[in-house]
Amino acid sequence: MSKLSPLMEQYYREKKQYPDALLLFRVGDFYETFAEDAVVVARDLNIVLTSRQKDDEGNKIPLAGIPYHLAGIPYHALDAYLARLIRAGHKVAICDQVEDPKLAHGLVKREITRVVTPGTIIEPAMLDEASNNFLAALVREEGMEGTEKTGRLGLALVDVSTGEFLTTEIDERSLGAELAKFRPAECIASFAPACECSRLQILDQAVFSRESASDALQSRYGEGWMDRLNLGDRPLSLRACGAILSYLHSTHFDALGHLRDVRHYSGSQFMVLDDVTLRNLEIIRNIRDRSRRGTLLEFLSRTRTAMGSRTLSRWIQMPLLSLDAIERRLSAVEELVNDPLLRESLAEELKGSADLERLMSRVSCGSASPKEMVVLRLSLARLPALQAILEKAGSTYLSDLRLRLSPCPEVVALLERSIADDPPSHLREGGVVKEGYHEEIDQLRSLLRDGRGWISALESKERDRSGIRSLKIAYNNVFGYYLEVSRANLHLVPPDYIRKQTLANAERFITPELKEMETRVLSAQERSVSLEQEIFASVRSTVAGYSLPIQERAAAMAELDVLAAGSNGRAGCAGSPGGSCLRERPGPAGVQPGGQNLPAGSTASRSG
DNA sequence: CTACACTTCGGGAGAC
DNA sequence: GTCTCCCGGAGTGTAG
Repeated sequence: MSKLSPLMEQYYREKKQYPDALLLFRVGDFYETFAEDAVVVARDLNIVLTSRQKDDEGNKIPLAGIPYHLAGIPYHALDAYLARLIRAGHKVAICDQVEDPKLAHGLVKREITRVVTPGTIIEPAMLDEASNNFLAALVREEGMEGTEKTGRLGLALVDVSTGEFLTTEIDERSLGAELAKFRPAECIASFAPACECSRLQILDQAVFSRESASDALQSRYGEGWMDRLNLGDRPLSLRACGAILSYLHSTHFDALGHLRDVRHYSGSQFMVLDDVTLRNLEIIRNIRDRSRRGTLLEFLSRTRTAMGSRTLSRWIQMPLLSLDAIERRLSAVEELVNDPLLRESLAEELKGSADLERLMSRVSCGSASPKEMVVLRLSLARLPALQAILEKAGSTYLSDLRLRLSPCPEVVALLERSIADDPPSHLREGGVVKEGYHEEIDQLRSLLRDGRGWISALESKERDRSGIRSLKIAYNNVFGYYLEVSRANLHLVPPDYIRKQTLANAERFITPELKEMETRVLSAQERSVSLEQEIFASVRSTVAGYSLPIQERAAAMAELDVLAAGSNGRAGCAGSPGGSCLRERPGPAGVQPGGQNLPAGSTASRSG
C-alpha cells in the first residue's frame, strides 16, 4: 500500500480538524493546498494546478496512487487570495510554521493558527468600510423544537472588526426583521431558522448550553461577568453570547481584548423597520441591484469617516422612539446648523481621520502594520483639536461628546517616540523603530553605518589602486557585496580579485576583506531586524491595552461625524434657513413601540 | 550518505 | 521605459 510522506501525514492530521475548510498549508515561502483542496483553489483563484511527479511525456501524475495535486501562493500575497476565497464562499484554515526552521529537527512543526470565515475577518481589504460585518448566533428556547414559530430567541451579534457586541431576546417571528437590520455575514444557530440566513451553520447543541456559554463568558470577561454584563435574567441572550465566543475560540480568534462589553438592545427602543419596509423604501439598498445607489442612506451620506458612515447606517435603520433621545440629537444638529463655523471646523478635523475602531481591532489581534500604527497616532492626535472646537458647544449632546473625546496622551507619546514617521509597510527589512528609542538598535545602526562607510571608502581606495575610474561596489541578494568592473577595464583588474560573475558588459569580483566586512554588516542587519520586530510587537501590545478607551473615543467621533454630516445636509437644503424645519415632527407618528408588523407567514422566501 | 533538481506566484534584477 | 528569467524555502525524489 502507498505510504504518505511525513509532510503529507502532518497535512492530513491538520486537515481532519477542519474538514469543511480549505487548508492553506505553509511550506517555506508558500501557502500550499493539496489534493482535492488544490483542485478547488486552482479553479477559484485561477492559479496553476500542478503535481510533484510527471510521467515520461511531462504529464502530471498522481503520486503513489494518491491524488497529489498541489497549488500554492507566496506567503506575502496571502491577503489578496484569502479575500477571493472568502468572497467565493469558502471557509479557510491557515496552517503556519510554528517553529524556526533553522532550529527544527526534521520536519518543521506546523499548527492551524486561524480559521477565516466571512464573520471573523479583520483585513481591511476584505471589509466594506461603510458597513459592519456581523457574526450572529441564534438560540431557541427549549421545548420549542416543534414546527410552530412562536418561540423566544436569543440573538447575539459580534463584529470582531470593530469590537461591537450586541444582544437581544426576541420572538421568533421577528427574526427576519432583526436579520434584515444587521445583515450578518455569517450565522451560527442551534436550530434551523425559518427565514433567510446567510452562511448559516447549525452547530452542536452543547455549544449553546448554559454551562458552555458561562465558561466562555467567564474566560473573556472574568469573575463577576454575569452582573457586569447584565445577563443574569436573560438566559437566551447569555447562551447566544456564550456560543458566539465559543465559536470565535474554535476559529482561533482568541485575541479579543478589543471586544467591548455586551450591549443589550430591545425592539421597543427603536422603530421597527422590517425587511420588507427596508427594501421597499430603499433605505440602505435599492430594489434594482441592491447597491446603495439612490437610497436614503446615500442621500444622507455626508460623513467624513468610515466609523461615521457605519453609525449613520445604524441610525437610519434603527430610528429612535424616545422623545428625549430624539430631542437630544436634534438639539445638537440644530446647534450645528446654526453655527456654520463650528460645523465646518468639525468636518475639517474629522476629514481623513482613520477608522479607529477597525485599526484597534488589528492592533489587538497583533496584525496592525507599522504604517497602521502611524495612522493610529495621527488620528488620536486630532482629539485635542476636536475637543477645543467643541469647547463652545452648548447642546448637551455635543458637550457630552467633548468629554468623551478626551485625548490619550500616553498612547500618542509612546507611538511618537517609538515608531518612525514614515515606516515601511512590513517588518521584513527594519527601519520601523525610531532613532533614540532603543539603545541597542541605535548601536546596531551606527555599526551598520560604519560598515557601509567602510565599504564606500574601500570603493575609492580600490579605484585609486587599480586606476579603474568606473569601478564600483554594489550589493545584491545572490552575491552579497561585489566589485564591478566594466569590460573595457578588465585588463586593469588587480590579481587578488576573485571573479564571481560575468555580465554582458562587466565582470564582478570579490576580495576576502570585502567579504569579511559583509559578514559583519549582514549579521548586524539580521540582529537589528529581529530586534525591531520584538520592539514593534511589544509597542503594539502595549497600545492594545488601551483598546477599550480608544474604541470609546472612536464611537464618539463616529457620532460627532454623523451629527456634523446631518447638519451639513440640512444647511444645504434649499428653503430651510436655520433649523426650524427640524422640529416640525419630533417623533414619527403612528408607531407602536415594539410593534411587530411582520406577519409570521411573510418572512423572506427560502429555498429547499 | 550527499548533491541537486523540482514546485506554485510575485517581484526584483538584468537585458535591451 | 518593457520583457524575461530566476529566486524565495521547505520538502520530496532521484542520481551518483
